[in-house]
Amino acid sequence: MAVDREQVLRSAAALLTRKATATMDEVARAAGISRATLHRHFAGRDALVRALEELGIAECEAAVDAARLDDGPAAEAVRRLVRELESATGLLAFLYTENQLFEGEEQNEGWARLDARLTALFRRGQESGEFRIDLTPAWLTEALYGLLAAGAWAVTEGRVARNDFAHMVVELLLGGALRREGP
Amino acid sequence: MAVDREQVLRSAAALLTRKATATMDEVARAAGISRATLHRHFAGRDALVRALEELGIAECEAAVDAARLDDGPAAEAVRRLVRELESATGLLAFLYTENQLFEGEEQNEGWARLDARLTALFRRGQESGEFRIDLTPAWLTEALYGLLAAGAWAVTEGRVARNDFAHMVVELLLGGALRREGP
DNA sequence: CTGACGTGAGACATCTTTGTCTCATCTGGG
DNA sequence: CCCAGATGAGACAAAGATGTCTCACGTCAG
Repeated sequence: MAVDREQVLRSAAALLTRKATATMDEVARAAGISRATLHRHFAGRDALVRALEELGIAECEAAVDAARLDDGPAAEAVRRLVRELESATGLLAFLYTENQLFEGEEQNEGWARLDARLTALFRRGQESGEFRIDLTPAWLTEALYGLLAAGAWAVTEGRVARNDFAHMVVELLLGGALRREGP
Repeated sequence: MAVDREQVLRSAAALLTRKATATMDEVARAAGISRATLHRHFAGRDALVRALEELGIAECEAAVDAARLDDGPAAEAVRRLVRELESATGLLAFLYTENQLFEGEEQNEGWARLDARLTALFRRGQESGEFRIDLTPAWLTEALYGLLAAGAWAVTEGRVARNDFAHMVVELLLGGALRREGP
């Protein structure tokens, strides 16, 4: 039976998110295939990570598309975005920590595209008066990634309920820890 | 001349924060010593990471002490805390991503102590009415770690000015991205 | 039925990293 | 000055991961 490339990538992402140093053999076993077959589909560890990166970028872009970032209030767009991104957070958390590994090499342009779209959303919110202007769009974008990763990790560690993930991330990102004075 | 253990640990932290997979040889060269000497001071890679963990915990506990978390408004205590933690964020960011590696093994009890102190601070803020109650203290603690790591990474990548680090982290954590309606 | 195709299992050489050891060199205190 | 202690450089084997290959087996289409 032909191997399901998508399913292999998903189980690899799940394993590598928990243990970033997992060997090719462990990845193969986690996917329920042999190391030889894994190698037939992905030339090496690098190729596997690159494929995961492509998958992660594709999922994020799909989430960004589905969230319709240009529609309605920016805050609502952020809420839709986090909800859409939720299923990709495991993979995203892994790639977020893995990015630092590609030191000298150029990073995938997909990240730049995503950054641009997210940054534009936060800038739109600032220009509409919804978001404060002392936090730069670039930082808000970074913070979103960081909170998604922290949230994913907290969920796997059992410190946050899976159902609360989106609420915890979105509410902290938008509203912060302080109680609102106004209505 | 006897090796300065502290200085070795600091340069190791700086390198490993950028490249988590650096070899012992790279760590040694970064510290300006030979691999043999590095090995005389740290039995192996594990021992090195453990020593970095001890250093990170010690720095965090010192910062927590200096921030006097029990004094005055909880929000002000958080501001002091982030300011005090700023110098340790590089090391903290590395340890934050490295923690996932100690899968089966027990993790250093120092983290549990720190978690307890930070969680207590957020709980105090909730009980005093400063902080909202729909974000759990455990999540706020995780989010603080995540934002510190994201901020440290954003600074090294040049996306955030080093001088803005504490402001960006604290303001997002406490106030969020939305503009305040009230005064 | 039969053959092509993909897979699993394992062998194998290679490469990298690691941990240990030896020896020459340097430095600082007595 | 002289020696003890620490360091640097390099050799070395062991361990682990990787990439490649072969061969047997199962499956599916023709």
